[in-house]
Amino acid sequence: MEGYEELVKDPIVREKEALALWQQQDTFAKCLEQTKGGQRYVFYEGPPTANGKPHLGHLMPRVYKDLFPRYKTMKGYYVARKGGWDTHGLPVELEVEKEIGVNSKPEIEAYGVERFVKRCKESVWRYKADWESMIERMGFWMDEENAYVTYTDDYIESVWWELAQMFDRGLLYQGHKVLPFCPRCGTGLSSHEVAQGYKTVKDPSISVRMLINGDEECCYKQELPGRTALLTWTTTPWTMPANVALAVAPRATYAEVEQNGERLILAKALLGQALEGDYRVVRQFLGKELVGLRYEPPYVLVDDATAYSVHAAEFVNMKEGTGIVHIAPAYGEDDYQLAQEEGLPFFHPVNLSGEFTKEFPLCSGTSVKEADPLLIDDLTKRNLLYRLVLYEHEYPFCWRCDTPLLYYAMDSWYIKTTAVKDQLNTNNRQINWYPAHVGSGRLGDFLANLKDWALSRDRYWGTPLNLWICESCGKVIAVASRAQLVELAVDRKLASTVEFHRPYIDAVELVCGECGNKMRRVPNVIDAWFDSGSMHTAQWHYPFENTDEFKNSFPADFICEAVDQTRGWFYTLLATSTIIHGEAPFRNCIATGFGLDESGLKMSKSKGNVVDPWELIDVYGADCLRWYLYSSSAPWKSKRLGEANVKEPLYRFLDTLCNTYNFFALYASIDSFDPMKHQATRQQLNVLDKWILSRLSSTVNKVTTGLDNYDVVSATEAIESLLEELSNWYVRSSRRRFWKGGMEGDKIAAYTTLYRVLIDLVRILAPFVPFITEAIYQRLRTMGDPESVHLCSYPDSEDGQVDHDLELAMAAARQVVSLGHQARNRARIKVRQPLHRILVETNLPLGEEICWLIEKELNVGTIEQVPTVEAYLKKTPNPNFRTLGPRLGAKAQMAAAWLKTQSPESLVKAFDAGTSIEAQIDDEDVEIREEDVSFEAVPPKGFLLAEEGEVRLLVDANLSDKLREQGLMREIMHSVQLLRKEAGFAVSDRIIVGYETDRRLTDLITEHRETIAAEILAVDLVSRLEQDYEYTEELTIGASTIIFGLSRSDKSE
RNA sequence: GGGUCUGUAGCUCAGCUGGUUAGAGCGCUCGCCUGAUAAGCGGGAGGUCCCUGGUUCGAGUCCAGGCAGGCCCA
Repeated sequence: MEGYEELVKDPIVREKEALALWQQQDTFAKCLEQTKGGQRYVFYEGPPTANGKPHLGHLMPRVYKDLFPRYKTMKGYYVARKGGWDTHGLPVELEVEKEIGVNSKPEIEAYGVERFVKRCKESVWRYKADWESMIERMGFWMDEENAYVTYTDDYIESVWWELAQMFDRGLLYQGHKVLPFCPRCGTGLSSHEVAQGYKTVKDPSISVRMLINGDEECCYKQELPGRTALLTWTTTPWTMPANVALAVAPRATYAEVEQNGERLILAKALLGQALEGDYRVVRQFLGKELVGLRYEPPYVLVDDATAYSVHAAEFVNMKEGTGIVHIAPAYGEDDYQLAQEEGLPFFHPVNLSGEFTKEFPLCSGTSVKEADPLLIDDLTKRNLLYRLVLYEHEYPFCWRCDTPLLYYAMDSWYIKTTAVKDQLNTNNRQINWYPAHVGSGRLGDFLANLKDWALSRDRYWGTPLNLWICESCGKVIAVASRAQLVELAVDRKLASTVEFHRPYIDAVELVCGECGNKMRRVPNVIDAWFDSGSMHTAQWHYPFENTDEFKNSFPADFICEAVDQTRGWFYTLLATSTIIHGEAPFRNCIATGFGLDESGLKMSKSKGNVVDPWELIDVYGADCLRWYLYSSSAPWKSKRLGEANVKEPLYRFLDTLCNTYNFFALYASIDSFDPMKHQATRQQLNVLDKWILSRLSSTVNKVTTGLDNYDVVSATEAIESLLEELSNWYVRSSRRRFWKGGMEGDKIAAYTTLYRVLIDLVRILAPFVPFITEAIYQRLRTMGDPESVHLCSYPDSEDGQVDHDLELAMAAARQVVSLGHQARNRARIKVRQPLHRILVETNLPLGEEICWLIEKELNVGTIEQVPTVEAYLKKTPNPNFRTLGPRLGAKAQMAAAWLKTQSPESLVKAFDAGTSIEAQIDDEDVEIREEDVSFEAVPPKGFLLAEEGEVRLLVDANLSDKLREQGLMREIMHSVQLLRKEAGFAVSDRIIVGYETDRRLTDLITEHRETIAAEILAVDLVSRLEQDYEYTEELTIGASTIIFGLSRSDKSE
């Protein structure tokens, strides 16, 4: 064996080496190959969009998406990890619009849909290289070669197959619903999209008079001549022209008020906030009395007998406005609903670009927001405007282009998800959510109030909706496959080769099975969320091929994305799978929090606080970033990704691991330790060996249990503890064993143990920090071991033995050492000064070996374990003024003085017997109770007491002359060592030392000349200063002054 | 407005089914060690456990109501 190569501290160097190794040996492929026959552990990749750069926040789910597959692979499972890319949708179109400098659908049409779509297809790969290099550099293993791509014809065909099933089961229907609509993008937005863009804005809110026309059909009677007005309120003045009705809460109280000679009706509860100035309530009545009342709208755009009257509606609230809601069916969901129920007319004075049409000449051609002031002006002139107030509220904006959305009744295709609501809920409950509240709360809440899925989009780049409508008889069919398309096509040749995208697919006409006439495709594409939500099926091009692959990979065992995917991908996967396959498509789901910037704000492109991951990866390395994310807090917590936080594990954790290995490497190389040749028997192991091996086993248990329950943090905590104990206790206390000459039993035991722990630790850690573990493994592995740590099996908790008693005893020992240091610290006695003995009170038997460790660590002669140190302590009674004060008042001080005069023993005895004590104080009998006294344990002179938990320590700090002498010796040696360092000598330099000091020190040094010289590597040590030394310094040691002169000897090694 | 999560030391976070004196790491500070040495170790100081009520012998923990922040949804 040539020895163990040192591991460099620079994470970048060792990570690059590991990457090269994996590439050269094709390690990932070997992992898959090796586990091919194993049980499946199915992971689904939530496809990223490669038309945006990856940023640091993207790593949050990624690290877990890599951890569990790696862990399960080492556990022997076959984990395929097929990659995927989400490629359709509005974001892609918007990028292209920006590139080609257009801003609207007509402009796209003018540019040419084919050219546009081609650019979209290119655009989706814009940052693919960035994604791939980040994925590779972070050590995320993913099968990118076989990644699914949502825009391919195969993928689309599978999606079509799903949609056709839905259609055939009556779950796909055309509706007319009010959608949040972006006039700029020209498309309705799905609920998950709208959610992204709420902002607080100030809009004009107006109260408008609606004059009452007649009261024939209504309970309400006008009592006075002159017209009374219903006061209505809206934050969208532009919807006024579309008014067709008013709504009131039937059971709420309304009031008629008089103000400045006019009469107004509004909800009683809102009088105060809706009215300006003084008013007088004329009378009160319930809302239902107003129902049926006819009024004069500000703009009459429709001639319909049903229009312009008052209706009852449950949605009318008493929190804002006037309690009389203006109804514009085309521009509000509630409004539309009411119009449907009451058979009200429905019309659009606004077109899809958000501009008024000729139907409303006052504002024709004006966009709705610009029309607001015109309308307000007009209403004011006509004395219909009661009040105008700027109103602050949340309003949705387009999440991509920031245009204010309009609620707009549109034709749209829907999936009737409400039909499978119960099943969705049932399936949701089958999933283990991490954290649980994502499933029960966030998604559960959404499912409880489920609405149908608005599927269609009036756009260009997306999976085309596979519905064809007969031009003459109106029959609709959903095409389920290319084969069916060809079969039904007018031009079969075209159908057999056509690309399934607009505009190509638009050219395919079918023959109607009913009437034989032409069928044309509906112009829509579908919500891209349906694409990604179908990956459980479409990634395999199922059912057209890969039937086995599909069956073996459904459902997934594990998925993981950020929590914003709850109503995104998590929901769409669940919805499509529930409809198509009847069950939940995944069993375990981790929803991660977000990446925050240094000040705790969410990282997002729009805020411009996105941290480039490379800034951190290139400095601190992938392992460091990974470990930070795993160990800092639970996956679902948001994390600050500032440099100061992220870099911490490098020094705390990874460097310790590196140091520990390097310690091993240094000595194992010197001694030519060979794990194949040198093997310790169980008998040769000392207490430290047995202990650390036990700790190793219990760590394996904890980590395995943790990971099996998707509890990453407790796994990392267990590992961090093990490493801390390995480095700061096992190695620290074992150093002498490695320094010895030769290669006898104990030394072999130490090497064997440290080797075993290191190599197992590296296997435990491999899924977390794949780079450093590979580097160490490569330096440790022997012939016959797998060629990569990632091809190893995961350490098995069955293999080792856990000795709980030993672990407890060692923990107590460490506590004793800590207490010993504490006591020395308080008494200002350096560790260098040997002490006579320590008495230890603990209920754990420590044993000889462990006591020896403590003696060495604390530099004491003996450790005596005693059942209790009580016998050595003196108890001093302290008065408790809290009880004495209130009871005795001014005599409390005298009672306290009296207490001091009493023997503690007699007090204790009395209290133990349960009696109180009579004291004569100020000529009066006073009762002293147990609660009046607290006892302080005081160690005898020269002893130090330290205690924590169950452990008490009594340190005998009395120094004999001999101990003092030994202390001085250590002091002298220490001083010279320091001087060596100050002088800049190498550790191995031999030196010549001269000194000058008083008689006492001179005698001491002379007496121990040999020992001292050996320790400080001095070839000569004389009690005079003669020549010119390289380094001279005067020091104070104890009560003496000493001048040292140091020079390197020529005979240095 | 509704749902949900979070609020514990200067920073990042643990605190299980309510139970001694609320913990860890980093930072700070004092010190130690010196054959892992541009390493290592120990001690200490830092807390109104967001606030207010309530339940209880006992509340960081349970309940109610606030406040602040995040996310999701209206």
